[in-house]
Amino acid sequence: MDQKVNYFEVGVNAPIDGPLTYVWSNDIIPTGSSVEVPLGRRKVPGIVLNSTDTNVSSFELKNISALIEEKPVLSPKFIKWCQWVSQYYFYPIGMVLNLAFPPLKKKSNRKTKYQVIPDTEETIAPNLTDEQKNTLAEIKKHDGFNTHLVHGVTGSGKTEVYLNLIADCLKKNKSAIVLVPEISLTPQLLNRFSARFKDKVAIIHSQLTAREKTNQWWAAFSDEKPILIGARSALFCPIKDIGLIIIDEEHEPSFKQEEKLKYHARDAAIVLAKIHDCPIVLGSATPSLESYNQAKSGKYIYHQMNKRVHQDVMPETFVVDLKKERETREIENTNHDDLPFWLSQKLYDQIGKSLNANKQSALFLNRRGVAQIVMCPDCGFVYECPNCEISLTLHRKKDLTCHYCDYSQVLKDRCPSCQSIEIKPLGIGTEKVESDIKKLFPNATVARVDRDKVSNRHQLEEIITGMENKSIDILIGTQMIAKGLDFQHLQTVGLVLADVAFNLPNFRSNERSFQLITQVSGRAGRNKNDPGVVIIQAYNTDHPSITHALNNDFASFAKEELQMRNSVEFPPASRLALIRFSSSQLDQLETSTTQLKNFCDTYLSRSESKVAVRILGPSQAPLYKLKNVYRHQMLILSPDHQSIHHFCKYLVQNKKKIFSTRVKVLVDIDPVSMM
DNA sequence: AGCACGCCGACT
DNA sequence: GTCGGCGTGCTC
Repeated sequence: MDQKVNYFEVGVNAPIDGPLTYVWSNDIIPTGSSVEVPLGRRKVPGIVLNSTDTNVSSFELKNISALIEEKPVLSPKFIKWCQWVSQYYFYPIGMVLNLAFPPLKKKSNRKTKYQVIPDTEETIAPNLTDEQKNTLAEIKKHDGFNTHLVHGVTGSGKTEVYLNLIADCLKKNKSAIVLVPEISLTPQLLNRFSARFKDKVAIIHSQLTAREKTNQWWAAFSDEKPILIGARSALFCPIKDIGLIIIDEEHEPSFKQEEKLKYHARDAAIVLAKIHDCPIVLGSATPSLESYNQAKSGKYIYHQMNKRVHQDVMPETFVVDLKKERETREIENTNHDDLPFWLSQKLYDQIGKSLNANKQSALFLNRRGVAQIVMCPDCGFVYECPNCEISLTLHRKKDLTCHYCDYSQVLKDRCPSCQSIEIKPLGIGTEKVESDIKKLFPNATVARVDRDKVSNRHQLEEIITGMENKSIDILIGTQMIAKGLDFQHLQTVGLVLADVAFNLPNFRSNERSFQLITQVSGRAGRNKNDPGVVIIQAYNTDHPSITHALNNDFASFAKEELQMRNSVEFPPASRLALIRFSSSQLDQLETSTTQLKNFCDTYLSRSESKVAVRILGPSQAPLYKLKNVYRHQMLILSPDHQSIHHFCKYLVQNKKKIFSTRVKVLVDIDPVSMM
């Protein structure tokens, strides 16, 4: 019998950009199959991408070592999407494909220790408001692929719209994916889905154990559970027949992965929906300007929901000028001295009022610890991290820690530089807020939620329960608690320092501030009998992020901010990529920087493409030194993504010529964090 | 990524 | 001598 030789392109799980070609006699292995292939001296898993009957290589090819039967075959649509992800984000195809599989090899029916899907009574759908009905009808009017932006104020009932769309999708015998920010995957949200769609929901997020994740993955993959709810990584579950994708809180920066494969789950989901020719719904009370701009230009379909479902009352909102507050205290020199500098009389009084009425308060501050800086007023000495370009944050009484590496040291009584005893902590963090509040309200039960205090979801669930059963009076936390949580007895919401994010080295800092202020305000007034009170403390009270958020005026904020972005030609007026290169050896980094500059000059001078790129830098990154590694970066801008892609591809191809071996280079397409 | 090779310093 | 540290380079 004739031996027919076939050649297969295989995506291997290794940092190799393209697929590698292997040989397998006799059978045709279908695209999407799992195989084991020799790579150097070892054997690695791979996915068959293509087959040919001619060998174009100039060297001898190796044989595929085995077919892996127990792994499922990936669909052509899913593979097409992975190839897009690989090329768009500059990440090896085999490593993208590897994300499609669960952590454990075999599925199991064994019960896990904790329940992943909450046990709930099945509920029936409530009657929809006119606004919800309209939005639903508008979305359903469009067949096939379309991106819908549902811009709905907090409490307008977006989730109910999602639930109806999912029910519709299930009727068509298709699967639905719901992506939410990791922190929103609380029992509150999951209960709602599982109560409506009993036994049809699978859940994937980073806090599950390998066993739990593997079981949920199989439940979703095998169509046993047609609804998959998860954080961004759930997008990589290779579900076959997708009929609907929902991205809740689409503006959340956490949809962008900041390491390894630096993908944006929202953007990648849109491509996935397009490949499956199904609708994708982006929902937010404060849409990203990227999505809002697309909606305005007609590329996305825009839906607005302006009414709260249960009541029309919005919380009463006040802004307190901390500058004036300080001046008043200095002039009066009265018993205001009892209050810490970060706490206004108004917020203090309001917390007291809520306590007396047996209602709850929540205080938000996006800074951990006791103080950002410990400084000597006599000589100017500041405690700094020896490994990073950053001041040490004070925690507890005397723990100075670096928020970027694991360095820590003990705070001494005297300045290490001039022996002054005047050295003191400056700034404010959640720990300080907590200790001050405990002193001021000794009889109140105070709980703190930040990365130092709450490290896993079980701890977070305890806090949520405490808020629900009123065993907590005052909740203090970072943005961890700023979204998605609805508490019936929460009356007072305080934003301790709204200015915190204004000066971050990021062109989106105004937008982020606006979102945060709006979201935080939305935490109050979730009870129709008690609209609640929101107090925003700030030094720059006339900042547009504050004034527009106060007036609930997204449109005006977006208009001003978009004008600004247009004038500087930054996203969404332009597309953006970030090139970061770093090295522990400063001289090598600097040599590479010079060579990179030359490379860019040459590229720009002979670039024959129709749309040129604009290059900013290279220059020092905002955190110039991290963990003893020096960091430089460069921004690439162009209205046309193809031009950016062309430049980045050319740069990556010439990586070895430009950068010395000791310099690490990474490409971040559509970056969110610029640090 | 993971594995080997090769070049150094340290130690039986 | 040779053990092992890690920097470098390659994988169809």
